[in-house]
Amino acid sequence: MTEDQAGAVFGALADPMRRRLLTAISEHPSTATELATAFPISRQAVAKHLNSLSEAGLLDREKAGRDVRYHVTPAPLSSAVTWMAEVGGQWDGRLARLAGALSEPGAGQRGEMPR
Amino acid sequence: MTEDQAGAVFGALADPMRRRLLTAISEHPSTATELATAFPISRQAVAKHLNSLSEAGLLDREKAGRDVRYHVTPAPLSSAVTWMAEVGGQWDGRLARLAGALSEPGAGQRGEMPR
DNA sequence: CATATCTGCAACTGATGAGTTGCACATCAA
DNA sequence: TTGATGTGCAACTCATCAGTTGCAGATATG
Repeated sequence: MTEDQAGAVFGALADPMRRRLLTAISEHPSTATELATAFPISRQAVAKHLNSLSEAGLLDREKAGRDVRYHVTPAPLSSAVTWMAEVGGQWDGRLARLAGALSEPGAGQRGEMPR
Repeated sequence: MTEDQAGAVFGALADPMRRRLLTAISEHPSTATELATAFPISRQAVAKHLNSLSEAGLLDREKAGRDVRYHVTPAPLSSAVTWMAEVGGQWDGRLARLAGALSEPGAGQRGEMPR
């Protein structure tokens, strides 16, 4: 079951344009038309990508009037990290520690904003 | 730079069959023909997937006579985890801690620092 | 040497997906 | 109400990729 969610996340993040869109949304929540002006693809192409990211659970829709603003919900990334740690953890000690860190429930008191 | 490697890893892990093959190799290093008998695809299809995984840096070829045995090299997974932590770390405290854990060299008995 | 097995390369098919255009519906503003 | 802007749905093209078959080269075994 974690496998399915991890697969959805990997599939969503496999496309370079989707990664660029996700990065942009992580820096500033945006609508499809806003992103279409910032990227060299049409609004419908952006909408398809946002739909893929939403189906992977990485985006959340916030409807305000006729606008639909998207923001990042990074929780499913944990499933992907867990999968990778299971595959590579027995060889790489750092990945093994990541698996341990993910299983701890603690909320981030360590919130350094990488910006 | 890290972006490219992370993209290659995501692209390689996007395919379910490639994830199954990588899991199998992580449990036991194998050749293409061995994997072709364990999975319902042809040997050439397996070889293509192994080539994709190798180009992402996730597999290493060990030639023994006429056999070519593949084993997992999980180092590039760190790049993917770092990318995800940068995107989602400011909202999810666990991912932020992962980014910190990856930058610490302490537990890596096999891998080296990500450049 | 002769045969069987493993690998690698090339060409082909089918399906999936990214991106487009066009149009209909909904909502804000004048 | 009328016009303008944002969103959603559908159909289409084009490229990429997973998977196949066929064949040639390399290596182990008789």
